[in-house]
Order: sequence, then C-alpha cells, then structure tokens
Amino acid sequence: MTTAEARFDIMDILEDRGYRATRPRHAVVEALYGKPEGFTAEEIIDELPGVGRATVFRTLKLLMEVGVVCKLNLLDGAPRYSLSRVEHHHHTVCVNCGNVGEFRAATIERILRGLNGDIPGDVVGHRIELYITCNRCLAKRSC
Amino acid sequence: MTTAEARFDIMDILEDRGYRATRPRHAVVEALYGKPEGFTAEEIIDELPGVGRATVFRTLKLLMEVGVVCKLNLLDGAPRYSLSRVEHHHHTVCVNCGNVGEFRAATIERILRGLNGDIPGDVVGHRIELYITCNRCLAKRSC
DNA sequence: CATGATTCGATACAGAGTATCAAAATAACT
DNA sequence: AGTTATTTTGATACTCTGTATCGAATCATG
Repeated sequence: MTTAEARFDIMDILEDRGYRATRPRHAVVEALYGKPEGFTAEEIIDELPGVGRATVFRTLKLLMEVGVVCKLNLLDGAPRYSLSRVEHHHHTVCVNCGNVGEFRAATIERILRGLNGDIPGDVVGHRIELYITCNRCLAKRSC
Repeated sequence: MTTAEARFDIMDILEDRGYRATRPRHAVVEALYGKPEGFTAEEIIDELPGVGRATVFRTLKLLMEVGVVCKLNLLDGAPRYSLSRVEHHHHTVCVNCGNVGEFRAATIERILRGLNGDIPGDVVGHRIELYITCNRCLAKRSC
C-alpha cells in the first residue's frame, strides 16, 4: 500500500461512516504520515498551527474509533499515538526513545482465545505491549 | 499468604529499600487490602481524609517502583491501580465495571521470549491485558 | 442560494498527577 | 534524653492531557 493510497483510504473510511472529509481532518491525517514511529498529540498540534487544539484531539479520537490510530500509555511522559498499518496488531515501544513499532503474532492470539476457560468472564479483546530497546538506541549506546 | 503477613511484607519491602515505614504509608497499604479488585487513586484519597492527596500518589508510585502495585490505563475513565499478588502476571479488566483480576500464562511468556528475533531491538519487558465482561456483569445482564 | 446539520476554533474547564516548601516525623548520634 | 540530620508530610499551586461549551464557519442538500 502506498502512502497516497493509504491517505485516500483513511478519508474514505471517515466518509463511509458518515463523517465529513474536511480540510482540518485532511491536515491531521497528512501530518500522521510523517510520523511512522508514533507521535504525541502535542507534536501534531505544534506542527499544525492552523488547526485548533480541540480539533486535533477530536480527530485523533475519531481515528481511534474507526481503528486506524492507536494510543499507548507509556510508563512515563505523554501518551503516544501511532497509525495502524495492519488490521490486528500489537506494539513495541522503545523504553529509551519512545518510538513505536508494530508486530503480529498469530500464535499468541490463538493462545489467548484458548485461555477463555481459565478467565472468570467473557474475553472481548486484548492488548499486548512489548517494551524494547530499539536498534537505533542500542547502536547509540555501544559507541 | 494471609492478609496480615502480606501487609507486613509490603512495609518490610519498603524498609529493606531504605524507605521509612511511616503511618501514612501504613494507612494507604491497609486501604489497598480492602480493594482486591482494583481501585482508583481518588477512592483511596476519599477513604483516607487524614492522608494528603500528594502522599497517596507518592505512596502509590513507591509501591509501583517496588513492584507490589500495578497501574492500568483503561479505555475510558480514571486509571485503576491494583495490588499484585503474584510475581509476574497480567491483568483482566472488566469493560463493564472496571474490576481488575490477574492471570498467568507461562506459554505466552515463552512465546514472547521466542519472538525476540522478529523484533528490531532487545525485548526488556511486556504487558498483556485481557478485556473481559466479568461473570458478575454477565449475570446482571441476563436478568 | 437557502436551509439545516456538521464541524471548527477559542476558551474555559476537568481530572490525574507533580513541584514546591515549610513544618512534622523519624532516625542516628552523643 | 536531647541534638542534629534526613526523610516524609500536607497544603497548595501548578502542569499536562484531554473535554465541554458555544457562537461562527463550513458543508451537503434541496
């Protein structure tokens, strides 16, 4: 999937759900594409002085609702958001620089589904986060 | 492990790390034992009018540092904290009432460790959360 | 282009948590 | 026990992330 297609897709998804493809929303989506490794809300707000603070948060919330943006609460510092490239996935977060990556692990999904019997209720979803030191930070450190 | 032993243990852990076993900290730890299914910071603050707001947060932070309390950021509403009963575990969170439970799954741990090769960095930790509808909420609903 | 529904931006506000700092509690040492 | 040094506390003000409000602007539709 190219970037252009993906951009188109996201605005499409919004319109399909009855939301309007407005200029501020376009601007936010554009900005997200420059951040393949995650971003904070404040980063986007600073980058788009023409778009109001509330609108940025509203748009992020909307994008989470339609499933193309995820929010990660780290152990410290501001929450990070990231564009989802694949359907169902989980995140790696670098504990040093905060950069966010994605991974999939079908085996784990299967196990979690199998776990249902041991859990006192109905499993309706799950979330897995791997805390890592990313290669870039590892490289910097060994210098 | 009885409750009394566990209480003793927690204050012990703090003292072993050079922190003082003060009365406000005792009060917070006591309060936590009345909350086997998790709690919000505000609940504890309201329950202990004799203990300052800042102190409650400071104590919760301390207890997280020494590994006996976990914090969970839910999809909405205030974050929930919970006492950890077992060493390494993960959480179930009821999406309806917010109650927190614990589970262990050795198989998953093993898989996550095995995943190391597919991840662009060193895995230093992980977190798994299962979103469930707990039995109590299921029962209420079917009425 | 008139109408009505969405969305916007500015601003004030809310909730969770922290920084500050003087006062109190605690530990350590005589 | 009394003095001193250190840690901890509580009150308060503040920060930071996000939301509610609301009049103005934008947009789809007839």
